[in-house]
Formats: sequence, C-alpha cells, structure tokens
Amino acid sequence: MRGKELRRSLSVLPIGTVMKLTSLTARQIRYYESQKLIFPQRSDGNRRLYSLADVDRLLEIKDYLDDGLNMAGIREVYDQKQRESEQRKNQDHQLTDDDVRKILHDEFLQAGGLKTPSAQQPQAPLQKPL
Amino acid sequence: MRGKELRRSLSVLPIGTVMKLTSLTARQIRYYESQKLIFPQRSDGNRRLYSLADVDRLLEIKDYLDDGLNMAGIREVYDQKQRESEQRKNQDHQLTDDDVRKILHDEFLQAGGLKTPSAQQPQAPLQKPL
DNA sequence: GCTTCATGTTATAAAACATAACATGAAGCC
DNA sequence: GGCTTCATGTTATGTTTTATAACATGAAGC
Repeated sequence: MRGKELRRSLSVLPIGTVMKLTSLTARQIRYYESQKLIFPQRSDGNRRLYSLADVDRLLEIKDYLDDGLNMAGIREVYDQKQRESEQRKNQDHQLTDDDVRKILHDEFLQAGGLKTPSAQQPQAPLQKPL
Repeated sequence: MRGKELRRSLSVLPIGTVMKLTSLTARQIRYYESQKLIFPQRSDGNRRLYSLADVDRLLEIKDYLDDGLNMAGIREVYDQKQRESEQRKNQDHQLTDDDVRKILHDEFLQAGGLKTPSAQQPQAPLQKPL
C-alpha cells in the first residue's frame, strides 16, 4: 500500500473540476495560490493542475477561513506543520520494521553473497536514505 | 470504507489528462466510446469527463487489444461480465456480515425504541434493498 | 473617512476540446 | 492484384475553458 499517496498527489485535475469539488470560485483558488497556500502544477500549456491532496487542502483552507483565520494565519499553520515534519525527518526514529529489515538485508548482500543471514549488529547508525 | 468506489467513479478528469495517464490518443479514446466500450460523463459545456475507473478500463482495453481482440470482442467481454453481475444481484446471497448486522439493527429500531436487542429471528427473507 | 483584505467582475488572448470529414496502412477475401 | 473493413492519423472549424491583469466593492478596523 505505497501507491496511495502517489495517487493522491497526482496532479490531474483542471481548475473547473476543483471548483465543483470545493465550491470555491476560480478567483478564490488562484488567490490562495498567490498567498502561498497551495502550489498546483502546470501543464505544458500553462494550465493549473491539481491533485486530490490539493483539493483536501483547499477544503481545509475553507474551514480555517470559517474559523476566522486570515491568509497569514493559515500560512503560518502550514509553515509550522512543515517545520515539524522537517524535524522528524532529521531524527533516527521513524524507521518502520520494514525499513529495518531492508537495511539489514542490504547490508547482508553487501557483506558478500546470498548466504543465510546470521544474527548481527548494524555497524552504522540507522538512518533513512534520502 | 465505502467511499472508495465513489471516489473511483467520480468523473473529474478531462480527456487530456486521460491521454497522459493511458498513453492513448484522443482519437483512440473517442473511438472506443463510439464503439460502446466506455461511457464518460459530460460537463455543462459538453466536455468529456472521466473517472479513475474509466482510466483503468481504458488500460484494460489496451491489454485486450494487445491480446489481439477487436472492438466487438472486447465489447463482448464486458457485456458478459455485466450479465454475470446482474445475475448475482438477483440472488439472496452476497450479503456481508455488515449487511446482516444493519438489517437486524433496522428491524430492531422499527420494532420499537432503543431497547437492548435480544436474540431474534428475521421475519422476512434477507435481501439487499436497491 | 481611509486602508486593507478577500472576493467579484470584466476584458483579452491562448489552450483544450468537440465534431466531422478525409486519409491511410494492415489484414482478409475474392 | 483489386476491394473492403478496421483502427487510427490528420486537418479544419467552432465552442468552451483557462490564464492574466486591471478595476470594482463590501466589510472590518483604525
């Protein structure tokens, strides 16, 4: 189940569709972009292309506006959210069982051939590659 | 987890996007429609709108073509598939545990109030509503 | 009363799409 | 070889959608 995020981040929707899905006007959607709240892709012909994740974000923005936030406030929310996740990325935690298994597996391969792995400690600090 | 099929059948993609996702030309996509293999929705302005399910179907069609089927053959495959599922719909089977629970629950409600349900047999034959 | 913010409205140009007609290469048949 | 059919390419023409930019406006805050 790794392709789900990929699907959600595929930029395939034209602004007209996004208008219907969010009940926002084109003016609003473009304005939020000018305010650095969303970052749609562009097609070859310069059309904006949105992902499902973008649509969700626009719905979030609507909620924040209903709560009385202004553009700067919403931007701050997202900036902070991003800073947090950046931090998490720089820590050695957040390794799933699967990651650990893969790392161990790779190290065994590098250590020589396809021998049956025996118990062993990793030599380098565990860290996700970029 | 009921909204997944809904999402997959949301008609939101313009033909240009579908072209990229399937590596088919607009000519091909429209031709397959003329041959009753796909049935995209239309926007207010008469633009074709495709769902993710449509995209999957187009990829299937590509595979069938690679296998040497022609339009009539592919149509036959889909017609038959549909007849089969029509049949299944008319049988009393295919009720999931969840369905049974819902039916029982509704009958308890109808039977009066929010009393703690006791063991009981359904009076009518189990059958999914349309 | 003056600003600012979020949005509406209008004008203009370009891109995308719809439909329809004609063109074509491959395959099958006589 | 000629003829037909099938799946697709190509071209022409008109409509819809989108982009950008400028000006307009109502509400809120000072």
